[in-house]
Amino acid sequence: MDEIDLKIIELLQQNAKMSMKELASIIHLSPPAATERVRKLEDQQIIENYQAQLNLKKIGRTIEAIILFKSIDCKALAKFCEEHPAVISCYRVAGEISYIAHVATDSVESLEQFIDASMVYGTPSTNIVLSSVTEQIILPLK
Amino acid sequence: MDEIDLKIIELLQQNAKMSMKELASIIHLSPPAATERVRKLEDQQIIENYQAQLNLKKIGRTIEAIILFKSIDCKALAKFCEEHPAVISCYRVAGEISYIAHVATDSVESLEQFIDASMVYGTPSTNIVLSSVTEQIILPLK
DNA sequence: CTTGAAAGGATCTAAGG
DNA sequence: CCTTAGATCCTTTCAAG
Repeated sequence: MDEIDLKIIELLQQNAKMSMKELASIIHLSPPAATERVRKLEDQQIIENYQAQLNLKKIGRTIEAIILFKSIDCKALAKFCEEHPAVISCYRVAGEISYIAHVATDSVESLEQFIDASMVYGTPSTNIVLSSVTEQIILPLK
Repeated sequence: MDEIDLKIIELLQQNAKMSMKELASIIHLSPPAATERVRKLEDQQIIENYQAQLNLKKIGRTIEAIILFKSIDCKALAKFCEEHPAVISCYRVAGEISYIAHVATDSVESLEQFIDASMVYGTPSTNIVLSSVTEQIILPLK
């Protein structure tokens, strides 16, 4: 991975559907050279996937929360979070808190149901998201 | 947004670079019809963007943490998180905690520097990420 | 790595149901 | 809102340097 690869990664994070021709011109390489570099980044799993970024509100997920768990049954909580459709992300962390989950539901009622269901596996502390300072997905490369 | 649009969204979350031909065949429409639907989802900002999903470890971001802030100066903390390259996401939340930030750094030392720098704006409580139960980005559509 | 050409796909456009 | 068919554009591959 050299500087050009870093630049490619940065560009594809901002616009994964950029054409190879355009990408090539930005990094001052020929299209075949750019394509080859992208292919290598994919092969090495440095680029794992390409995804559409959605507007949560516009698909009906109006309530967002970050829930901190002091877990009783770690494995069961992990499984629960993995399978529940409201969970966007869930991390096992070190410290007093065992798990941190980011959830998005279509209503306060659904959130309540999620919390109630999760309480079997741990003690949740729910933080309703008011706004996003930085959206989750673009990773700054500096 | 009908069921076909939901299916399109789900497919593009899993593989944003899927060809319109392939997508069209899965949803049983012709390629122009599929393209038109995707264009509308983009116009409505239901699909906000397309991005490459990166492997944090493989680009040298080996340390991940979720930091909970009890903020002193909210605006300044927000600005700090917005500008700092280690911050993947940052949310303003309701409750005792004011901000929750997800950060990834190349070393424990860099994390320490981030924490020290952030302490001017609030009281951080750092939770080192041990593992991911669910990766942040694919939103289950159920 | 580059250029240029050629083959194969993918996308767009237009006409029509 | 959809389909089909033709035209166009893009990407990829290859050869040669």
